[in-house]
Amino acid sequence: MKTYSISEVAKELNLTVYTLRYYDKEGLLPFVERTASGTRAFKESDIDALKVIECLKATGMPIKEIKNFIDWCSEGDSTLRQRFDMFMERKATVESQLEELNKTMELIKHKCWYYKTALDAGTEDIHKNDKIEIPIN
Amino acid sequence: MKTYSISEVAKELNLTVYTLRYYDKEGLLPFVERTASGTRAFKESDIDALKVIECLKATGMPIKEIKNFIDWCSEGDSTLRQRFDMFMERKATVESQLEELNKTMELIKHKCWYYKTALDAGTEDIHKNDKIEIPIN
DNA sequence: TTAAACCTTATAGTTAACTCTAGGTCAATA
DNA sequence: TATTGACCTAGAGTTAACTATAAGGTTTAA
Repeated sequence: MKTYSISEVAKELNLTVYTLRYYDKEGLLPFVERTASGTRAFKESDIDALKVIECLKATGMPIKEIKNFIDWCSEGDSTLRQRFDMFMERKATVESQLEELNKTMELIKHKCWYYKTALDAGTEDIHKNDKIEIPIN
Repeated sequence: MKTYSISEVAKELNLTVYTLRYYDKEGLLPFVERTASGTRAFKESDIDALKVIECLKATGMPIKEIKNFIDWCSEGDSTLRQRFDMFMERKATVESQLEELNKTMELIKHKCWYYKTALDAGTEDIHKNDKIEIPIN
């Protein structure tokens, strides 16, 4: 079965070898096997697991919580409920992050318009008596 | 004209007084005036500016770059181009963040389904010979 | 007039997530 | 066989963004 070195995995996932070793040290990669001389040999499935770790990180989950999930995975079927609940909670988190980011986008677009018109007029004074059109909250 | 104390502003914007003083120290709030005894007196327009600062923070912009923007604001119409360009760049950033977060959501949803079916079956083995349906990249 | 509840500054401490260094092992090649 | 380069660990250093503490000033209500 083909395996990959730490630098190959780092390149593939746009991480550094430092980061991967750090993840391992934090207990995120207990499944990665070693050669006789101690070198990490990543399997295809390990790379898939790392993609899930990166996904959880992208939701803002701290590494210590990701470790809990990894531990549950090692414990087998008895933790299926926890893992299901965790992903449902992540789903809710990402939903509200998307909502927040869309609100942010609205204000940014407003500012793009504001500065485009000001730039065309040569001065910001053109907006001197604007009413507030986009309440932020 | 009505003004607000630092703790009133903190409450309104869901920040701490520590954070607001930190922002001030970092040069993000040069427009906030003081009473004779040195206490900060926030105007309505200062709160609006803070909302813009929070918006930029929500796009992942570091405080030092937000400071550049604040400095440009103080310099007047000669910096309109920079400010316009900055918001256009932020728009592109948020667009790709939204894209990324939507991809993340897809994987999370897949995992919700994966664990729901496993939970119903009582074992993860039900997915033993699944093909990969959602390539992450 | 004094105590509580604010405010101030300067400075130190915290936390997460890396990021790097030092000192060493190992396998392949000139 | 000597050297190059990729790997290893332990532990130190970095950075951003807070977060807290100490020591003191001001305002307000009893």
